[in-house]
Amino acid sequence: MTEASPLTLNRLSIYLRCLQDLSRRGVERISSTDMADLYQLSASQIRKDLAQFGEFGIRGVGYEVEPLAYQLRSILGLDQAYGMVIVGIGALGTALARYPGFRQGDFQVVGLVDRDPRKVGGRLGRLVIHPPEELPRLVRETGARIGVLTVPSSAAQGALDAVVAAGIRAVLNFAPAQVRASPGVRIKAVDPRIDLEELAYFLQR
Amino acid sequence: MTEASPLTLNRLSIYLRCLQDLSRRGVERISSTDMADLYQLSASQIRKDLAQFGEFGIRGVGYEVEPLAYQLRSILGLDQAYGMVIVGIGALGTALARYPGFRQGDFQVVGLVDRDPRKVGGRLGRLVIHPPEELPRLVRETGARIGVLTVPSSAAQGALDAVVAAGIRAVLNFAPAQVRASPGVRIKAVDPRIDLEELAYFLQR
DNA sequence: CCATGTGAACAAATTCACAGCA
DNA sequence: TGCTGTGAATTTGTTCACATGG
Repeated sequence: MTEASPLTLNRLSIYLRCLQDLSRRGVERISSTDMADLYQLSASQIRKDLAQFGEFGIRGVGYEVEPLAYQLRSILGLDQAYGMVIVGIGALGTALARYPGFRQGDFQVVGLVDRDPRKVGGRLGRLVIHPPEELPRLVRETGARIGVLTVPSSAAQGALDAVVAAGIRAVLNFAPAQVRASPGVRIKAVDPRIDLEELAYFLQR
Repeated sequence: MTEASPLTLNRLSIYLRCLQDLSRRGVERISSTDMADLYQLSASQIRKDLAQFGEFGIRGVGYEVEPLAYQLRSILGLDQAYGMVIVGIGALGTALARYPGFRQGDFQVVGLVDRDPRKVGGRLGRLVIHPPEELPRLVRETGARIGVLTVPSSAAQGALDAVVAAGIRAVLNFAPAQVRASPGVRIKAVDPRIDLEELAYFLQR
């Protein structure tokens, strides 16, 4: 096996969702074709994606829902917990820190950072807002492994450099800025504005 | 020209961002290589992407920043305004309705819908929350062209069907659910959880 | 027998390398 | 001269079709 592509990994996440849904609905086994029909996916792609990581199906039968979900969680590394540090406690950072869908499961906000001295020391739920200087200590003490950048674009590169210097190797970047990643640091950009612009393209005739 | 792929279109959005940044910094002309170096992009890809829509560069020189930005806005359809209806006024819907980065520019929230009778009639800024039955009228009167789904997963398909029935043809789906799109309706899923899971994969050794 | 797992065919996207033009 | 625009080469991703095995 060479190296799983983001495309494949993202589909594994989707398959996992579908399996969780099936499990909730009491389904114990499913074939790739049934799953494809049910969730608008491609059957051969499901099989190819899964086969990349092992033989999880039963020929002539299909896949067992719970065991496969377990395998996918294990492949994706979701059998561990991941602490996240949010950098930039503005409107978006606050919303993310409070948003339950972002706290649930194996991802949990464990640290908050803002460079505005007026915000430092403030609380958000059970967490206190720290100044950037404390990032290394914060990361060390909380064991945070993911950085979440919700700073203005102009501050994005600086914030990235700061979390990387503090030992973070995986970053979710909500700032609409093109940042430079040191090798070994994984960055994912989240940018609904780009999605909106794609929709705009298709809406104009 | 056959049909621009989402991949290409999303890069055009990124190029536009970079050009806006260059413009702010007073740069009037830039070559594909300089732009690639500056923003961690691929020079040949910039040229291929742009060439798909016309000849915007000057051979031996490069691209003029402002005129190219204008062209990109025009290609993406950003010379028009787009009204958005948010369906599902929970934590996320409220945050999006309030989020300035989501209100600015050519995309504007013009309608709010929730099926909870206790929320209907409530205000959020200058907008009132409407019941789903009023979607067709709301869409007609506001001219909204984009639907934003911030409902629970279980309600996503119903909400999609409702906005489509009301005349919406482009949807941004924040619900982590696999929805069925009628042909002619464009759907983009926004799902930071999938990005987090990709990061988790790379973090586990 | 029937759905998985997989090589082979196909399609899409990216990179290369250079012809062509300001 | 130097950078764009572009066909050709390469790489990456998807679909097909069938041999394999529970």
